[in-house]
Formats: sequence, C-alpha cells, structure tokens
Amino acid sequence: MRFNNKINCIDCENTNCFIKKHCLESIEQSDNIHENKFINRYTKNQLIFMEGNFVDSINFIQSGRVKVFKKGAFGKDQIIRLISNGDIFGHRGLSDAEKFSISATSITDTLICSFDKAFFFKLLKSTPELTYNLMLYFANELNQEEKKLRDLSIFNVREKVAKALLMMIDAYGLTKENEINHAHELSRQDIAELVGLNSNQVTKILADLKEDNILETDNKTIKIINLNSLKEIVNI
Amino acid sequence: MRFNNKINCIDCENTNCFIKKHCLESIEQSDNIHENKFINRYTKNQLIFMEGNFVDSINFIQSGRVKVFKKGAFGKDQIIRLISNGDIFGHRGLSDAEKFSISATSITDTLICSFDKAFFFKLLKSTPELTYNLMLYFANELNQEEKKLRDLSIFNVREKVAKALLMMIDAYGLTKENEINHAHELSRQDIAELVGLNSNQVTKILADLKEDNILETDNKTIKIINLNSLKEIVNI
DNA sequence: AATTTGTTATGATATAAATCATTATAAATC
DNA sequence: GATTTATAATGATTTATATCATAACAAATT
Repeated sequence: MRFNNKINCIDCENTNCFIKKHCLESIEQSDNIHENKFINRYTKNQLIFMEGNFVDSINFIQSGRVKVFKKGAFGKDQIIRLISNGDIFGHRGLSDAEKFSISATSITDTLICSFDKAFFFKLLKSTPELTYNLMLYFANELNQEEKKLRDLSIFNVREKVAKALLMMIDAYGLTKENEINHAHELSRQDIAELVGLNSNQVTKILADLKEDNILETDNKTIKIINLNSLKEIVNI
Repeated sequence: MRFNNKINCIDCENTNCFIKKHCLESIEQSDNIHENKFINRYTKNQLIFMEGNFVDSINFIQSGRVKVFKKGAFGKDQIIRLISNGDIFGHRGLSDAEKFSISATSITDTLICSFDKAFFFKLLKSTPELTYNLMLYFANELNQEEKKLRDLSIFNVREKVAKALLMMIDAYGLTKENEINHAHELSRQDIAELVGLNSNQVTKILADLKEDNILETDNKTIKIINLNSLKEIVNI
C-alpha cells in the first residue's frame, strides 16, 4: 500500500542506510532523492516482491523486518537473509538479471523506501562513492554467503538449528530477557528454511536444547539461557 | 615462482578480464598497470594463497585453472569456484576483511597476474567504470552463490553429483569427445567438495550414472553420454 | 618388471535424517 | 465462548546417508 506521508532521508534515523551515508552531500541531491523516493507500507506476512518478477526497483527498509528467500522445489524455500532498518534489498537485480532472483516478505509491519531501477542506476553513475561502497558491501556479503554455504554443507541437524538461532540473534538481537522471535516473526518452518531443514526437525532439536538447559521455549518465543553453549555447538 | 617474462595486457587474449576491458583507456594508464603488475607461475596442485593470510594482492588468471575453496572441520573443505583464463580471484579481500576468507590452489600449470591491494584500490578510485562493473559482477556472483545454496540444501546425493558435474562443464567445458576432467584436474574428493559430499559417495553415484548410460568413466576422465539426462536430474 | 603409494571401486554395516501419524496447543473466526 | 484452522510437540517407522573394510587399479619409484 502506497504511503504518502514520507519523511526526508535527512531526518531519517537509519544511519546505516547507503542513501543516508553517501547520497546527501548537496541540497539539490537530497531534494532529487526525496522526489524520486516512494514509500510503501506492509503489514505482517505480506509479499513485497516475488522471484521471477521484472526488476523495477531498489528497496530500503525504513522500519520493520523482512525475510528474503528463494523458492525451491515442493515449497521448500530457502531464506537467504533476515534484514531490518536501513538494510538494502532487491539489489541483486542490479546484475544483468532482468528478473528478481529472490522474493521478499514482511515479517512485521514494515515501511519500505524504494527507487525506480533506472533512477538508481543514474544515482550510481553520478555518485562513485555510493558505487564504491556498494561494491565493498557486496564483497562482504559474498564472504558471508560462502561461509554459510560451507557451514551448511558440513553441519548436522543440531548444528544447523544452532546456526539458525544465531542468525536470528545476529539479525534482530536479543530482548532484555534474552529472548528471540519475541514478536513471533518466524514460524518453525521459517527457522527450518534458514538452514535447509523441515519444521519437524527444528521442533525436535529445540526440545533437545531445552533438555540441555541451553534455551527455553514458550510457544514461538525462544529464551536463550546459555548463549555460549549455543555458540560452541557451531564452533566444532 | 616469480615469472619475469610478462606480457602487456594490451597483447593479452583474455578479453573477459576486467583489466583488459576497463583499464586500458590511455597509454599512461596501461603503462602504469604494466609496471605494477607482477606474474607468478604455478605448477599443478600448488597453493597460491591461504585462508587466514593477510590480503596483499588482487589476482587474475592469465592461463591455467584454479580452484577457490574454504577450509572446514576435519579436512572437509568446500570448493567455492572453479575458474580459468581472465577470471579475477582474491577479490573478496576487498571487503573490510583483513584476511583472505578463502584459499586458492592451481589445478593445472598456471600463470597468475597480481596487483598489490593498495594499487588496486587506487585503480578503483580512479576508474569508476571498473568499480561499477565489479559491483555488477559481485551482484551476479551473489545470485549464483544463493542459487547454489538453495540447491545444495534440497538436493539428494545423486542430484548433488549431477550438479557438481554440471559445474565442471560450466567452468571448463567439454572436449570434442564430450569429456570432462580430461587433464585429471580434479579428484573424486574435489568433486565431492564442490557439493558437500565425500569421495565415496561420488564414486558410487558415478557408477549408478554409468549404469544408466548417462556417462562413462575411464579413471579420472568422465565422458558424458547424455547431457540432457544429466541436466534433468537437477531440474526437479 | 617389481614395489610402493595413492586413488578409485564395491559391498556390508551403522548411523542419521526424513517422513508419517497422532496429540496438544495456540490463534482466528464465527 | 464454541468452533474451526493453523501451528507445534512427540513418538514410531521408513528411508537415505555416512562410515568402514577390502579389493582393484593406476601412477610413480626403484
């Protein structure tokens, strides 16, 4: 749903945003960006864009949380990234691919800032600093993806679940009470899709980890009792 | 081994090389690049650089073949890419990581062109066209890595072996006789490490595929009899 | 040509993972 | 608040995968 009450990037609190960091040098430039920005509002579990669709925009999260995923056979999707405030997504569409290679879904109520692809390409051409930093950002993402690939190809089920929980903590942190998934953003199925499992396996391993006093579960909320033990599971 | 008989990029036949494509606009620039380029020669199965080492260079393959891999637990490595003439590697070191996140080993006799990291950063700053295209290249690599991640998380052993063979064909092609691994570049263990298996599993599945008239094996050489059937295995 | 070494092939066995069936619990709808 | 629907938990079963032991073969060395 289009949202017209858009704030100017200058006033935005997401200091990690690429636009905020690299594209507000002059007043003309920031006016230009403000004019070309459009904002959409999504409630929880709405599809933002779908794999296979024509790439027409580059997106940033103003507020909220989003999962980025790839569709697999038999509804077995793979979640690629969990992202939140200030994060860029849909940027793989910058490659020669004409179509989105991923889908994105809101997992909380969310506000998304977007730019037309053509405008963003112009912005890149006129802002070498942005291009340069985006290039470095991609290099870093590649490192992380390749680390994940290596991990998932050697981890057993228990290690994969630990990895999934640590990814959730990495993306969204812990509450004061050391809880994750507090707003019930992700189902067991989602957690499974972070690391290539099924929901059944996740449930069982969570029960094991509860047994081992590493965590407690209360419906979808997971309370971490011993973070170090959780980390030890993946540091073989 | 340092190799002093270096050819000028202008005369190089690797038209897919980033330097060849984007950095030879002026005579001063190409002279500058020639001066700052150094070339090393490697025989088969030599370590070019190792994960954890300080990143000091960005590298391109002048001729030969290289495997790029990550070290895992218990010697279970994961091969990330198979590369050849004109391909860039070590570029993930451009991220904020100080150390190489990957290792690289020659799998044939190989000539490698390298630039000091500091020089390459200067080159990027002074050649926005290079930075821009490198950024697009990374976006494309991310797409491919994520596709691989999704595939490996849902494929069974047979599908993984088919995927590994197709990756080898994609990287190095087929001979006139439809053979891969003709120069015995990769062992069964290497093929396993492309897709997170062990050498035993690869051997068994190759025997199955032989049974199904999809391929023939003669020691390390694999002759593809029915490429379409091989592709069908991974297109579930 | 014989010996050593490394890799590949094959079958048997043990282990881990995935699936299925059922129950319990929570959330949504009426 | 009762009913429906969706999700999570648990145990039993089937299937797939990983490991082990051994044999066959190829390459390198003497």
